[in-house]
Amino acid sequence: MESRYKSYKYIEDLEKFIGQEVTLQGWVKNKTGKGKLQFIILRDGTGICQCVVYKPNFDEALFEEVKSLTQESSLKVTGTVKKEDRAPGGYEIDVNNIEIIQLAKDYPITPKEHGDAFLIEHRHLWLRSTRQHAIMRIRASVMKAIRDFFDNNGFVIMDSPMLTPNASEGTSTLFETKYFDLGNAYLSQSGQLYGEASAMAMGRIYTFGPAFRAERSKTRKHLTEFWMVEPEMAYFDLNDDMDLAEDLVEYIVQYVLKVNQAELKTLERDISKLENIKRPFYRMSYTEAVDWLVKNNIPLKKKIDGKEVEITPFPWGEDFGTPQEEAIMEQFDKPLIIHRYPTDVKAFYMKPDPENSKVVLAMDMLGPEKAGEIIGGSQREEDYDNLLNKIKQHKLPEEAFQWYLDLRKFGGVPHSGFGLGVERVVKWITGAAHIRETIPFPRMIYRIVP
RNA sequence: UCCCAAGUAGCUCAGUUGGUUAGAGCAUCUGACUGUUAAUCAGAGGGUCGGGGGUUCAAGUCCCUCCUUGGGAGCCA
Repeated sequence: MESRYKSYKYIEDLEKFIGQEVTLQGWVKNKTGKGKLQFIILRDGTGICQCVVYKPNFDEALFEEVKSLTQESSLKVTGTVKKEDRAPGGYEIDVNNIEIIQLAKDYPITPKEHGDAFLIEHRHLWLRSTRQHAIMRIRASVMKAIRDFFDNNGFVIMDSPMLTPNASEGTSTLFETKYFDLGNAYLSQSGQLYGEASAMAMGRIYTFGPAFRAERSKTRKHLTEFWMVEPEMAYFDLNDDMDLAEDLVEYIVQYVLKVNQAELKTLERDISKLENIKRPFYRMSYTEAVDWLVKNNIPLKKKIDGKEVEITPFPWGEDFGTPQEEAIMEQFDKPLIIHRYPTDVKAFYMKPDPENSKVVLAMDMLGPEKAGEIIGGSQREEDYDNLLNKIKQHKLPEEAFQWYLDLRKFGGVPHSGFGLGVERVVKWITGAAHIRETIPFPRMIYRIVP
């Protein structure tokens, strides 16, 4: 016998049922009426559909109940599907029966405007609104595109642990928790080190999951919990790594364009800017980027003794901040990869450039339209002694990295990888104003509810 | 952590140099309406002006303090 759920009908499939009677199950998005004629805008998660209730064709007592329906009340609607250009979505239901499941009372989010704080406090309900719904659908597509891209290109998914015994890059702050009798455990801020071990086993791998950072960042592009995909490839050098990063980003954007036209339209996104996201992207070295900053008189802003000072020309060796990155990106309509950063500003595991030991084989991809940094990656140091020296220089606990050093002791090979921030990419593609709109339940410095 | 801004009805906001009983739109409730789609029209209810302290004959309005929220910086994906 076929499962009952397979007979359920959804708004996204209405075109298949023109002229037929269907039962839709959903919620009242909005209701308008004109006396004997009532219009219910029903949403069921797959779309919206106008349902028309005409009093003379309807049970009188039930019609009074329909008139009192409120926003977000849940109901089952039975009626005949017809094509109707006046209806949002293009289809309409001529209703002959309605079963009210629950009458909502005082739904807080109205069709009118609301403030940021109010909406985020009601995130569990805000997700129902058209705009958030569209962003979540695109997020789902981005995640599917990521998985498809790697799965179809010979990569094996190798999950990294969320609970870890130590920092992967000593500097950032970590969330701490108790772990039985073994002392403290930390929530992972990156799966990379485990990714490297996995790559030595499987060749090409990716790890995909949440990452946690206890940074006190309060900006529109930071979350304390965010999703990151981190491929790691044995025998890939920095150029291979950059090529792969470009292929991935191109694939994600083109996939969303293919399957989310309706959502992009809802969001009023300028599609032409996304259609343009095709390889080749742009590349420049850190040193070339500094030359550009110097030529264009972009200063370094730094705080010295609590006072903000501007330093020109921009000194080689300083890391870029948001002002520098945005200035550079203004000239580009596609992502830009900046590579070969000064050794001192980057992580201990990155491999120095054999042609210039002052820089490491690192790369960051910056998105256009103020998307910011969407990818950070590098070729890793594969030499045992060099890596051990770096761990000592950075004053990291040597014991904690024994297993990581083992990877250089037993068949160490050149290898590379990167991390791509899912929410940053979703923010860029959707044009969302704030990263909190790109994840169902955002975790931020001053908010953990709902 | 640092800098800036804001807290007035369920929501979004207005509220003059301090001065009668603090206002509007939306939402809610009541009524009218056969094509609405942020429906419209008529009526009604709804307030510890973020908390505490102070100045004053008088404070939503001025001062101090605390709390909450938003934006930005640094750090990063």
